Amino acid sequence: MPELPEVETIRRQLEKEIVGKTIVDVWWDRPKMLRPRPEAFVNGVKNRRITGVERKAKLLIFELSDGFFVCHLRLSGRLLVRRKDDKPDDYVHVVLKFENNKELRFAEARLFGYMQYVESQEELDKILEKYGPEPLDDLTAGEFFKILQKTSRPIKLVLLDQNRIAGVGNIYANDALFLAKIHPRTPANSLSASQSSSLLKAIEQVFKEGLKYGGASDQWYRQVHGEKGSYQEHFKVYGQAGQVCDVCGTKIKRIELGGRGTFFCPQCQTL
DNA sequence: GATATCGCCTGAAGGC
DNA sequence: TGCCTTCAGGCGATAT
Repeated sequence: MPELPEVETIRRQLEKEIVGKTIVDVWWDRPKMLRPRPEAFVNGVKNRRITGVERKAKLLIFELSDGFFVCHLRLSGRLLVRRKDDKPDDYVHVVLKFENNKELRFAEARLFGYMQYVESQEELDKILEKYGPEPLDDLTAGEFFKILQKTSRPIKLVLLDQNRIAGVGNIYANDALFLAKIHPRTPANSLSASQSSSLLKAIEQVFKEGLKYGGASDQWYRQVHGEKGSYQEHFKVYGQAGQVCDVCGTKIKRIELGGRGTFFCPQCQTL
């Protein structure tokens, strides 16, 4: 699933591929994937030039010669840069067509992802204001500790809460908690300043690793030319239930937390 | 206000 | 082989 490193990998590739291109047509077959409505989306983006591709947390922001559109890949979204005559891709539900037969295909197997036309900077700011700070940005150890002090919810769920900290998803939350030797159920406000600081460093470390390997390709995530990332070959605990911990040799456990698969080493990460 | 739960949605995997 | 059930999960809406 695309988290901050995966979305940033896509953003960097898209920046090279589609900035300066004008959207000459839009094809779609799933109304729910185009917001606010398909007609408004098409009217908003058609004949507009893409002037930049930015990112906030897991949200891609496409700057247009007039207005914006944003794209959330949710669980299984892919953005593929292809030529019109390239072989079809599976699960494609939106295609932005450019001049010179180039196109951006939005493939989404589970239909959770969406593209949304955003008319003004004010409207965009409203969308972005709900996101908390990003760990890779300018979040200091002190600010991070303050955020964690505000709630007694399990730390793993706090990391996944985009309103508090933006960009962390299930994979990197599991691996960062392992590196910081913190049990996923630990109440956030019970962490010491030193543990909180270690956790922030661990998040930065797994994000940097994720970026270095071009993201983690589970079943769905692909880069813009269809290639897989390789961070999945470097998972520390995510998806590793039953495998032995690299540090102590204990078997990695899987529990459910907030309805999501949660992986940890019961020896290295005690409550 | 904070927290917990539900529903969206479909492909893949496993059981029979 | 084919059908059925279970699992995966980000996030907004709704309930507690």
